[in-house]
Amino acid sequence: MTTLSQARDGARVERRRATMRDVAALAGVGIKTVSRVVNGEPGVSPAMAERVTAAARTLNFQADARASNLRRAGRRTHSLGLLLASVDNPFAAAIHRAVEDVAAQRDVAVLSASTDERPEREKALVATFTARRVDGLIITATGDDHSYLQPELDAGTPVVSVDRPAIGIEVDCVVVDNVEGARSATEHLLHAGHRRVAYLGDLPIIATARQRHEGYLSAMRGAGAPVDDGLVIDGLHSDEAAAAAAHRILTQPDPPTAIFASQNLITTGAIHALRALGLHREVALVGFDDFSLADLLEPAVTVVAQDPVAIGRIAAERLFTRMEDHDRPVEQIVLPTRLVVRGSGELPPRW
Amino acid sequence: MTTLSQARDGARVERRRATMRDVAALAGVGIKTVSRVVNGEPGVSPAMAERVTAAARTLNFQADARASNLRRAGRRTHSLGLLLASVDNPFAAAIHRAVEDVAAQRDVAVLSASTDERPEREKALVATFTARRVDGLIITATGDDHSYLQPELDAGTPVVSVDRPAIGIEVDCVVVDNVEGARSATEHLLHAGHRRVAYLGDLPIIATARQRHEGYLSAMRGAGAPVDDGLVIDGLHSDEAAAAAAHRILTQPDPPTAIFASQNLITTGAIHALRALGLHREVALVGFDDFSLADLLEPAVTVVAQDPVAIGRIAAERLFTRMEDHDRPVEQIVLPTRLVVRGSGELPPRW
DNA sequence: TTGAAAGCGCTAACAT
DNA sequence: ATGTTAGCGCTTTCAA
Repeated sequence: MTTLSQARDGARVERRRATMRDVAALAGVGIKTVSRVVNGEPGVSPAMAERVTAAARTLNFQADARASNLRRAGRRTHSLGLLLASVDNPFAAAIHRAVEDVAAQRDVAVLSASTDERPEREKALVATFTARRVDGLIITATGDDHSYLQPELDAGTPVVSVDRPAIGIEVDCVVVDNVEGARSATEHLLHAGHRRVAYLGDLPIIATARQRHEGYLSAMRGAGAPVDDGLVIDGLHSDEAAAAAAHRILTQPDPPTAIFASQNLITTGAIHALRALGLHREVALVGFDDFSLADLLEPAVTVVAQDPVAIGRIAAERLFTRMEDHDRPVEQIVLPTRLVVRGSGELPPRW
Repeated sequence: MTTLSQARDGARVERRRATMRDVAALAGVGIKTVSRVVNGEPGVSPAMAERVTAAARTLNFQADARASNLRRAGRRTHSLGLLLASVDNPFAAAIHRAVEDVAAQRDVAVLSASTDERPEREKALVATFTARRVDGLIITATGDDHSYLQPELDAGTPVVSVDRPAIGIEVDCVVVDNVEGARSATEHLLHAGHRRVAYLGDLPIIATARQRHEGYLSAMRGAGAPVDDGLVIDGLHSDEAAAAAAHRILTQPDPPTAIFASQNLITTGAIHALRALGLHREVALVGFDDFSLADLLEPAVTVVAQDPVAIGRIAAERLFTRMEDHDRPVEQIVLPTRLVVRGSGELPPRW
C-alpha cells in the first residue's frame, strides 16, 4: 500500500519547471539574491549563497535562457544560425563541424538548416532564425539577391557568407578561388597532352558552378584548345544526372579524352559512367572537391581540394569578431585550392 | 555636402529592432491590435489590419519569438535539440537531415551538436539545450547512465534516443538490431567457407560496438568456428587505428582469411591495410554500415546496411507524437539491417 | 549585503 | 472591434 501510494506520488510529476521565485521562496530570500547566486555575481555572503544553491538543487532549477536575455544588457541569445546547402552533404558537414567547434568555445549554440539551393527556402529559414534573434548568421548564399538581409545587418546581426559571396549586401565572405581552381584542374589535363577535355558542371544558379565553368574556359583558351560545345554540360546536380551526361558524351562519335568534373557528386557520377563503359583507365579525370575514398579507387582520383574545415573556422571567427566590432571593414577572404595528384588525372590521351 | 550628410544619416543605423510598441505608435493603435494582426487572430477590421501591416512593414518589424513564447499558452519554443556523435559523420548527418525535414514541416528549428562520444560533453550540451527550453531532445546516447535526464522528462520535455538506448530512463528509442546485423555479416563469411574470421570493433563504451561484438561471437560459436583472441580487436575509433590493427593481424603468423569490420571508418581502415599489403582480393571483408563509393571499390564492398534516414525520421515523428501525448507507453523501435552483397564478402578463403 | 519595483517584448484575461 | 492591465521569468535600477 505504502509502496503503491509512493509510486503514485512519484507519478504525479511536476509538469512545470522551477523558477527563481520558487527557489527564492524555498530558500526564504529575495529573488534578486537567487539571481546573484545563479549568475555568480559578487556581493552575496557565503552562507546565503549556500542556502540558495541548496534550494536550487533540490528544485532542479535551471535558469531560462530566453527570459534572462530578454532584459540583460547586450541581449545576446548565444546562438547563431547556419545555413548550408544540406547538412547531409560532406562538404557542408565539415563546415558545420568547424563552425560548431568555434561556437562551442564561446558557449554559443548552433541552429542549422538546409536550403537545398532554393532561394525562397533560404529566406524562410533566415526568418525563423532572426525571429529567434540569433546573434549572427553564416549562410551558403543561394540565388542572386541577398539584399533582404539588409534590415538584419542594420539591426546589428552580423552575416558571413561562406562558399559563395552574398549579392547586394556588404558582408564578410569566405570562399575559395574557384576560377583558379578550375583553371588549374583543366591545365593539369592539358599538360598531360589532352585537347578534348569535357566539362561537367552543376546548376548555373550556383555561383561557384559559374566560376568553375569560367576557369575551365579560361584554361582551354589559354592553351589554344578548341572548346567543343558538345563536351560542355551544365545543370548537373546529382550523381545520376552526371552519370547520364558522362555516358552520353563518352559514347558520342568524337568522345573526349579527359573529363573535368566540377563537383563532388558529378565526379562520382562520371566515375560510374566510366566504369560502366570500361573506360576508367582510358579517359583521364580530375574532380573539384576532395572526397573520402578518392585514394582507394582505381585509378585513384586526382582532385582540386578545398579545405572546408578552414572555411568554417574562419567564417565563424569572422562572425564573432564582427559581433564585437560592427564597424570593421568588410573582407572577402579567398582561400587557395590544392591539386591532389593521385592517378586519374595523369592518364595520357588514348585517341 | 548634401551627399556627405546623407551618407552620415545612412550610416547612423538604428541598432535596435522595432517592437510591437513601435508599430502600435506608428499605426496609432493599441499594442494588442498589433499583436492580433501579426498573429492573424480574428476580430480586426480590414482597414485596421492594413494600417498595422503597413506600419510593421515600414519598420521591418518581426516579432521576437522568445518574448512571444514566454507568455503564450503551451509555451513551446518551436525548437528541438539534436545530439549526434558528430555532425560531420555521414551516418549522423543522414539522421540530421531526416530530423530536420520532419521538424521543418512543423516549423520547428533544430539545434544540433556533436558529443564526440564523451558523456560529460553530452551532459553539458543537453544543459545548453534545456536552458533554451527546447521542446524535445533527440540524443545519440553516450556512456552508461542517462538518469540525469529524468528532471527534463518530469518537466515535460520528451527525449528520444537514436542509434543506442539511453540507460536509466524510460524513453522512446530507435535502433537497429546490431546483434543480428553483426551475426548475419559474420555468418555470411562463414557460409563462404571462412573459419578464421577477424573482428575489428569500435570503442567498447559505445553500446552498438558491444552488441556487434556479441553478434560476431554468436555467429562464430553457432558455426562451431574457434574464436582466436588474437583476431578480435576492440577500441578502434579511427581509420588509422583500424588500418594499424588490420595490418598487424594480417602480418602475424596465422592471419585471418576474412575480416568483419564493425563500423564505417574501421571498414575503410581495413581496406587501406588490405591494399597496402596487396591482399584486397585475397582476404574477404564485410563491413557494418554502408558508405558512399562502396560499390566503386575493387572489389566492391559487401556491407550490412542501416537506414539512417529512417532512423532520423521515425525518431523525430516519435518526439512530436510524444509532445502531444506525454502518457503513451514508451517504445523501443528496432529497425532491420540489410546485407548488401557486392563482392568483397564473397571471396573464398585463400589459405 | 539584500531586496522591492520597474521593465524586457510579448500574450492572456478582461474590460470597453 | 479595440484597448488596458497583468504577467511570463528574468535582469536592471535603485533604495534600504
